[in-house]
Amino acid sequence: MKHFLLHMDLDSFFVSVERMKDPTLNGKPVIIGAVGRRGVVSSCSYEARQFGVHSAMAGFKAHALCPNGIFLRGDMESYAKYSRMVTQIIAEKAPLFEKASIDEFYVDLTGMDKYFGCYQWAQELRHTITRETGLPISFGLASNKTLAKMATNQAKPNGHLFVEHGQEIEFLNPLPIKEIPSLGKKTQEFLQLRKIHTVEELRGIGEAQLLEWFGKFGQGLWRKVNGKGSVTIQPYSERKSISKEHTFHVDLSDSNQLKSILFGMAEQLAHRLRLEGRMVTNLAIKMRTADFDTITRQTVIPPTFYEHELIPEITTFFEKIYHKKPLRLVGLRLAGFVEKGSYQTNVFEDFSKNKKLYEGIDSVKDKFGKYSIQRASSTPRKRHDQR
DNA sequence: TCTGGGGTCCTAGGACCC
DNA sequence: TCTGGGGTCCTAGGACCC
Repeated sequence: MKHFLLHMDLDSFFVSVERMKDPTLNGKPVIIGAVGRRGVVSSCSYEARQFGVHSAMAGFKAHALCPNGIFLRGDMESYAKYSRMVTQIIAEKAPLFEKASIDEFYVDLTGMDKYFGCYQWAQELRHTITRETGLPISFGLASNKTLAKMATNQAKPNGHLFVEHGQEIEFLNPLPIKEIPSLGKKTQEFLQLRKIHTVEELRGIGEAQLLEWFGKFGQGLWRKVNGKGSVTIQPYSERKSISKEHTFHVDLSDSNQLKSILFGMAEQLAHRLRLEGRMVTNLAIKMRTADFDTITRQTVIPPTFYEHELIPEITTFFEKIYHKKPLRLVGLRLAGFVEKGSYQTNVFEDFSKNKKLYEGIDSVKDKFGKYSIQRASSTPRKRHDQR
């Protein structure tokens, strides 16, 4: 069967949303995220890219390269809102689609080529999205997801590209290896040391060598450089963990202060767990030292979605693992989800005991925002690290 | 004044069980 | 008479993505 996979990607999405809110930003070098002493760029406009700015760049560097850029803090809530608008449009038109990230979608158009041209259908969808939301979006159309995504990246910004069946190798050959999704900085450096720069050169290495170098990952790479890839759309996938982390303005080593930051994170995460009706059995604390060493420690806990049960666990665990080194970051991750019904223990008894209290807390949070109520022991948000 | 925050997946080693 | 071996759970770290 001939597969047709469409990949769509909103162009410098965060910047585009900011421009919808404030059209005077059009045509200017806009940089989202590199605010504060330790910020990094999370998105930037093509005008800013002209100066060499790119996402994940350290803020100070972006400021040095583009001193006249417009630096914005970013507003995830409005980005999420626009993302939902686009999702809604795609959901109305597409038979089967996958939301791959806040600004990326895959649509399976296989079979549709008999009735419409897939390419034409995709162009119409693209125009509908831009007309109804004001956001520019690019797409790639190809015989699998990886190729479609790579095609989108070649088409950006505000463009589209159809890699026809049989043209895969021709499309891939001249591309730099870092254009292959999943081939990141480390692998790129490894391969460049061996004089491998293009996809064609990478294919020339052969399957056996890739397998020897990279194991399972190498097998996947071999498929990709030969124009093969997944055609499976995942309409929905359950999250496997939730987390919060925070980088401080200045390094911290006061363990009470660090604990209370973790408690605040526990409250926010526990609130989310209760909204989703899921309990968690695994707790991980992440610490990043001043010299950028990252340490994570995890432990199994009895299932819970309450901060009053998480906090004592965090307290004992943190006291066991923290060795007084100044930290630039702490984080809390909760994982090992169990559905509310799947535990026989006294979880239910416990649930009814705390039900009233937590229903109160949660409804205030829902009504007045997540920072409206906090334990006295947790650090009020934005106080411990004012920017 | 280098290096955010929210995630996923993979590897590798050790404990433990039968 | 050295140290089977498969399965599962747990932990830590690292690469990668947006």
